[in-house]
Amino acid sequence: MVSEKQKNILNFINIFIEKNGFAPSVREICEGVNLKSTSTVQYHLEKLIQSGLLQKNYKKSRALTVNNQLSNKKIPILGEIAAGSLLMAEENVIGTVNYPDTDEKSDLFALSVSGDSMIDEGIHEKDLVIINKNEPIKNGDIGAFLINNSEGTIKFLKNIQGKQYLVPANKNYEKIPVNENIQPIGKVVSLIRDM
Amino acid sequence: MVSEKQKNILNFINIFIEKNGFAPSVREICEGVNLKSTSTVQYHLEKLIQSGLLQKNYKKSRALTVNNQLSNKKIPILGEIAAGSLLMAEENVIGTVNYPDTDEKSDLFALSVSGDSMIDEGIHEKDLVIINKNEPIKNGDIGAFLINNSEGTIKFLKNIQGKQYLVPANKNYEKIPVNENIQPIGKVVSLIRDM
DNA sequence: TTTTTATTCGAACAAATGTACTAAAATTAA
DNA sequence: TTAATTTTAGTACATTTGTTCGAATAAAAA
Repeated sequence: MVSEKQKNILNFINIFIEKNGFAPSVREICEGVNLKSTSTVQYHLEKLIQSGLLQKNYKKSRALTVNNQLSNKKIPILGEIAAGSLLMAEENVIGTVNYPDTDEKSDLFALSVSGDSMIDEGIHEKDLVIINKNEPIKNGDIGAFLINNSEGTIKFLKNIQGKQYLVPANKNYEKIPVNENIQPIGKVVSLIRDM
Repeated sequence: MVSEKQKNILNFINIFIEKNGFAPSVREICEGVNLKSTSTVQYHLEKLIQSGLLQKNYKKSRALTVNNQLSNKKIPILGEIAAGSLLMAEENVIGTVNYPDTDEKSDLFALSVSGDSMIDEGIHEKDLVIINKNEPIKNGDIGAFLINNSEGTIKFLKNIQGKQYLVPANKNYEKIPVNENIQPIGKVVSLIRDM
């Protein structure tokens, strides 16, 4: 396990690199995390390396690299989902958004929210929702669905009395029973709103 | 201005950093660009610095940074703002979030939203708001403010009958008149919610 | 041509830096 | 409690690394 001190060190390294453009020396880490001995830092660095959170090039100075699994991906933004068209067809991509992705198995895309059916959940028109096609939509999750192979929508998936419904977060809209015309696309995993 | 050899060196540095995650030492540059003497490399590095293409932290090893403006920045996430403490003090940084920033004049940081005073605007507890300290908060904008030098908060800034107020988006909360105890931090420019 | 400027080399030095080793202190487990 | 584990400190050493200085060479300018 990684101790608090080790997380502390990793965080310091991250911030140092972000600020300076290069990694700190062992002694700079000493000062940064309030440790007196370089060997103590070495000890923790070794632990972090064993945990796979850090990499170092032995014998070389400032040769630390943080395993930021937060590889920043460019996620396609899809526009209106035209009837019959393939969801991920290139002609539907209206832009890209940078998004830090932790899981390489995820298959992400973004949709610009239209309508106010989820307004009570704080999801506004023109918000960008990030959808993971490889994450199943469980009961109570917000997911993206394709209705009648034509219209894309964001709704709660809820199990009510043994039946599944797409439930909006807006009292002015009705819930929709899930049937063969409803096709799940993926779970909504994040929301981005520019103001 | 910059000779072929210097472009060559700059290119080598760029590729080295891309490949290894840290900058090459002077001697590694020597080998990389077929130069026998470290002082020759020093000479070229100095030229590149004068041309503004490179930066170095003198006396420190592998402390080269290439000046190419990245669009994607790591934004510090600040935790609770303790009374009297400096806002950007390093000990308050609890993490970082990747955020695509186009404007180099912007000074961004992120705050985790606490409380529900902006719930009607779709800003939930634990949402991450991105704040630009260099963007003024105009009438009608949502901004971050420091109250009594102790508590950070997100509110609308609104001009009502000639006076300025911090206005929550929740009927259960009262608006707060802006006085000397209210210190603007910056405009809320984006919101990120992970689900 | 001569003069100036740019480039390269070699060697040596001082500082920065990673590493190894031992032991003590603190924490946790038994 | 005792024993085991984790964490910290101190010291010393070997390398890596940046830097400096002088001089030679190459290229460009006058």
